[in-house]
Amino acid sequence: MPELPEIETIRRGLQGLILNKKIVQCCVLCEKSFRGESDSLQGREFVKIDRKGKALLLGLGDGRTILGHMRMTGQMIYVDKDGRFAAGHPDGNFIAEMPSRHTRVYFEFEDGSHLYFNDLRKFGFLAIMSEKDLKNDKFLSELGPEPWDMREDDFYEMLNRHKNTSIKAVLLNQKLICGLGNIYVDEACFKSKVFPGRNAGTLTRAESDELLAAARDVMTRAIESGGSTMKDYVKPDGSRGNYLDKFAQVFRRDGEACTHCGTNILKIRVAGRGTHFCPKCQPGYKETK
DNA sequence: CTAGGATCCTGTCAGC
DNA sequence: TGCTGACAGGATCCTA
Repeated sequence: MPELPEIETIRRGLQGLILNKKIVQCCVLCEKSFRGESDSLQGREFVKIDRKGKALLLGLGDGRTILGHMRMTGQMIYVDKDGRFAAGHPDGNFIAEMPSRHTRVYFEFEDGSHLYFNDLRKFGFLAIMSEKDLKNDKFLSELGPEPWDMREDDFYEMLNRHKNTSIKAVLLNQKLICGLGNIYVDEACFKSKVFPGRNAGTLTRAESDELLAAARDVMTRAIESGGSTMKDYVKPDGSRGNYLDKFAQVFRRDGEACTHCGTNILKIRVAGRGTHFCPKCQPGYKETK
């Protein structure tokens, strides 16, 4: 679930909340969700927070780093006496009592505040890594560039290197380009008017450039609007909002009218994932029965 | 090398 | 109401 914009939102949010606070304790409620010796974190503190694609990197002062990945349903929730900051997979946990039944790990800081790692499906994890672990990590070292760090030439070349693979599969492959997930792939394809089921090699140079620009744009706007955070989830009147409503043109809008041409948005399966698109704005879909 | 499917988990929702 | 299957904002492993 959480894609690059959500992780960046977590990074920015936590940066102003947990840095340089002594960790009193780290409680692991689900063994599967944590790798490393949690007791060794006592007395330590986080000194910096980085992000690489969808991976969160919490730097400890002693050279070690906690690598975090939210996968499908992970979220980070910080609570102190003044309130809370919640970002990641948007659901009822954003406003639930902490720890909740989906809390897998939590940290208590010396000022009495807490940081909770929640993860309904338990696909995500936090892992204590030494400098060497981090350097040798397969997932991190194989990550492709983020859309902003990729030149138009390289993006186009990448598409042609995987010309018989669907656009969707290429954009979801973190080894080729990192940060995009199911939402932003669909949104970027809609914005650039490319049907995600087309083979990568069929894009013209102009379409390739537009697709890259669209990927950058949809994610930039999502970051600027705060990704999926509690502030978007809880509306001013206290009711629950849907942060997708703010910018999603196609994602989970199947059956609704395309904002551009009014045609019904369709949902099909591409590269094993639910895929939303406008059949008129993004031509190329051949119905098979 | 690629593509497709199963898998890890828990929960929700549609359909009967 | 209760059951069943499909599906889910990710990534990996296996097979063909």
